[in-house]
Amino acid sequence: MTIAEVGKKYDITPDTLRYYERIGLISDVPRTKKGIRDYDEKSCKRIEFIKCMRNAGVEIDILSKYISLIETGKSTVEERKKLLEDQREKLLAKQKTINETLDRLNYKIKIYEDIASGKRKDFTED
Amino acid sequence: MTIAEVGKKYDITPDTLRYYERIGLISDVPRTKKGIRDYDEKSCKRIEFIKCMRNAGVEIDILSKYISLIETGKSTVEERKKLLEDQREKLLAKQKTINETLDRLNYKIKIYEDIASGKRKDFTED
DNA sequence: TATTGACTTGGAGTTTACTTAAAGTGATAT
DNA sequence: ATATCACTTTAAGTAAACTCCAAGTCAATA
Repeated sequence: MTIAEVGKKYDITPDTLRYYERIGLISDVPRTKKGIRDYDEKSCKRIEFIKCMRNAGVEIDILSKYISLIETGKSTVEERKKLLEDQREKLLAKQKTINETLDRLNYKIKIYEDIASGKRKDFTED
Repeated sequence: MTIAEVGKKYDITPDTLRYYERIGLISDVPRTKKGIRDYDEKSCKRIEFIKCMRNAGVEIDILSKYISLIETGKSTVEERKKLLEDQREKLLAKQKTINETLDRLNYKIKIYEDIASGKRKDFTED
């Protein structure tokens, strides 16, 4: 698969894919004899994983660290587990924050609806 | 309340509070005769709201827009409601993404646990 | 044969959201 | 009195994560 095809598949620009490779987030991408990237299944799976984590806001530095642990081998399994658990904690906290903010937005939207429907005339912001 | 006190209360540095004021996110902060900020209840509530939204990842540009709508007056109620609804959509999408990522993390962590407990010997990443 | 299009590289530029620095004022503590 | 502290301003600097640009290679098509 060419860089353009992979980019389309995962909705990542070729520039970003090259950037990820440059900083070591994706390594060992196969090349044709002409030197053109020819992504294989392993690379695609890696990209898909990175895309998923990045979408949720996991930082590039963390992902780089995780990838390097994988590449170091079996001895890092414990450390990898710890890293993922830390990220899970962060995401759970983020989830909580978002839920609180959603409650607040719902409350405010309701007030605006009441105003629109004439159910409420007086209001002060906040 | 001084800038330092407000900063401590909401866990925002005075520098950031001044920055928010500079870009119009917080306006009409009262001052003492000496020209020193003396935050009142209204300012504090505004700051608390901004802090909540920023924590959830709502962009400064959006918040600026919202604040300016409030300051324009009653005629913008409909537009304000629309703006908050848009942000709610974004947060709901973000929540969904985070949930998917959490599922994935849980799956991977479980595999690492199985390896640690000897339940699983063979494994390939991804 | 010439040009079009997809790729290559290295490096510079952009955006968002702060964060820090420099230079100065004024009130309080030693 | 002098120094320390909290504040003031404008402006420059930083970090993260891209994003774009310039210059070049190569294969295919008009």
